[in-house]
Amino acid sequence: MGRYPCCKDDDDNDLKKGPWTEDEDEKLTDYINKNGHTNWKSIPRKAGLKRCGKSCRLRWNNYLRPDIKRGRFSHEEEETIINLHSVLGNKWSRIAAHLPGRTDNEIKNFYNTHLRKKLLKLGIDPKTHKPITHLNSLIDLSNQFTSNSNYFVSLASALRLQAHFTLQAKIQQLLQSLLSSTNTNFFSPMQGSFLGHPIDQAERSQFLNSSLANFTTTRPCLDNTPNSLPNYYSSISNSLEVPSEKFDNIETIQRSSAWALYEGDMHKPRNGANSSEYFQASELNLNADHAECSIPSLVPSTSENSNLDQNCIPKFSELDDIDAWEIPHDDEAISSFWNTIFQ
DNA sequence: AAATTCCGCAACCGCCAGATA
DNA sequence: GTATCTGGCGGTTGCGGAATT
Repeated sequence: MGRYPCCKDDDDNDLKKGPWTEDEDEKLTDYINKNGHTNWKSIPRKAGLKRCGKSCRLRWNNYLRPDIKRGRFSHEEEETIINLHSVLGNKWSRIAAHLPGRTDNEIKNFYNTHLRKKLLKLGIDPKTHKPITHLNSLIDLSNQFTSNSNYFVSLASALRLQAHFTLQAKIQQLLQSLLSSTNTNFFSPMQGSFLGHPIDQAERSQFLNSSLANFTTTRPCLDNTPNSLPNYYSSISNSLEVPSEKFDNIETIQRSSAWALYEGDMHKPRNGANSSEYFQASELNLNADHAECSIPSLVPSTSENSNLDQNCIPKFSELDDIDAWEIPHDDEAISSFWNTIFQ
């Protein structure tokens, strides 16, 4: 025969569940203070409680124990939890062992409700503690950065370069994908044109050889001002908005990406506009109920093509060969297509 | 002001490894 | 050696208060 089962005796039907009352807390505390807790099963009966032994143990360990520290977690405790979680994972009891006065349950709740969100806002996956790589998460991150105070920016100082390069890798990956699949007259460097403008051999060669390779190093650099990163992420991610299931925004992707690639090569747009302004302007134009192209200054002043007649720029109504992108048509395949690009 | 939604947290549930009759 | 319980753990639930509509 083994031991007697817990909470399965004849009184089982009378056992109380739910929140503990002050009276119950007092009875349990009094009993344990006088007798200790060697056998949880017998405690409720001896203490005059209609509770299961397991419930008593939980109540004592998570709430009534005298050495429990209540109140907010300190900054040091937060850091300890995050560091330990990155090593131990969801081993809450082991994490709690390093935080005197804190229970595993309390740490678990705190992590899941506060630290998880905080890590997400920093662009860190709360499970793996690695930078988030899904574009939607990055978009959310950019929104958080844009709307929040400097608090997270200061916390993120060690992480933002990592996130910065992760995002740039995404963009580069996207552009490579676009470059390899595009066959339109909208953006077709392989065929020697950009937005309908011819690109000569030298320019084309320079474009292909350097734009992607240099993209990560020729982007506008982040400085240390608190708003630099939020604005940067906001502008980039907005310009690369993932289209809806129906690809209503496919033009946005095409044009913004084309611009991003071109800008990556040429460093700066004409007229002294910065890249953020350009992305946002482009986005605004594209979201309007436009009938024609409205970003003529994509052609840099340094280019010999800068004097081209703006009327050469194709109208949107002419950009109807989306099929040439080999983009799938059913929802599942569309999802898979973009996941391949963004992950 | 009322209804609804969101959020935090205490408590419960179910599983497992080790203990023990 | 085996059957079964205990204690511990991580995941989940649901209540109550706060925030939002």
